[in-house]
Amino acid sequence: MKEKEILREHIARHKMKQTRQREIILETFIKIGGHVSAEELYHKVIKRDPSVGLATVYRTLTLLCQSGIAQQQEFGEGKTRFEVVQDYKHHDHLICTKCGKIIEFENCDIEQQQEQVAKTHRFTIYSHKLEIYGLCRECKK
Amino acid sequence: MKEKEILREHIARHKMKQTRQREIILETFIKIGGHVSAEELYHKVIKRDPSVGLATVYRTLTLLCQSGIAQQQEFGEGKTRFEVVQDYKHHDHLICTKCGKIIEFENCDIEQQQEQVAKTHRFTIYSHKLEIYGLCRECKK
DNA sequence: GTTTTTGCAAACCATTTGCAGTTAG
DNA sequence: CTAACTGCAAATGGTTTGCAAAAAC
Repeated sequence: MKEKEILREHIARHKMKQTRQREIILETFIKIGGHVSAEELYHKVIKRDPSVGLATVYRTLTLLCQSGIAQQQEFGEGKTRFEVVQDYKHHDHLICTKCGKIIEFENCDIEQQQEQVAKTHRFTIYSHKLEIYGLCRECKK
Repeated sequence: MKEKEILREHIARHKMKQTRQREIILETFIKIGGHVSAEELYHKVIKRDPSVGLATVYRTLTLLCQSGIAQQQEFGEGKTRFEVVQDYKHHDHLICTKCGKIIEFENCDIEQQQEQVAKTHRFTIYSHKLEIYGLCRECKK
């Protein structure tokens, strides 16, 4: 798992310490894959190790974002969700406002257009977030 | 101001009441134009009428969203911002992660591509949000 | 051994809510 | 009049923080 390596490196570079909790949280986070809130991740984590605290999950999530493994997302629910960053292929989201389903998609043309926009504004893109809200196939009926 | 008319209609349709506070808050909100947090709007409002409460600002902002005049935005600061909806031309945002500047832009090609994506997923679009993060021209130097 | 990390509980801060008084229709 | 609205203060809920004990190096 390359994420483990990335974290290890980040930890070493910042004279931090490798801990059991961080390892468990990272593994659980990767296994879930996407769109987890801190609370949800916490509940999964304590199934493996009930002694881990919620604060540690928050702190580790922050760490994962700093090291580039995770990324924050806000879908307007009043809480932050976190997602695994997959740098080899970025994806965006179709979000059903009725059932809450989240569909991922990729579209290179959109990314290219973004580059175009950035160029005209002399803006250097680091990342982006595209969310499309509406009704999914089932909820449309 | 067409927003006043929209609100009036929405209020009538839901047997709500036209109040001084709602009028002041709407006017102030429109004047500011974009990317205001509830707290910021509140501070502007109490300059005109110190008796207005923060809770009323929140409640009115909710009302403005329901009537389609305003729209929520979250830029990951831990608080919600609100923006005036301009249905004739939708715009998206370039957000500088260094100085916090927000640049608006429009791009029809991106919108068209989104329609394309939605079609392949049989998804019905109501709205969307595109945020591009990076460095603005000044901060790049 | 020293320094970072942890769990816990308390603190924080944006937002919401209950309520008694006020106001619009 | 009566139902909706308001301001206030208290409650809420996600997230952060201070601290003493525990673990990593």
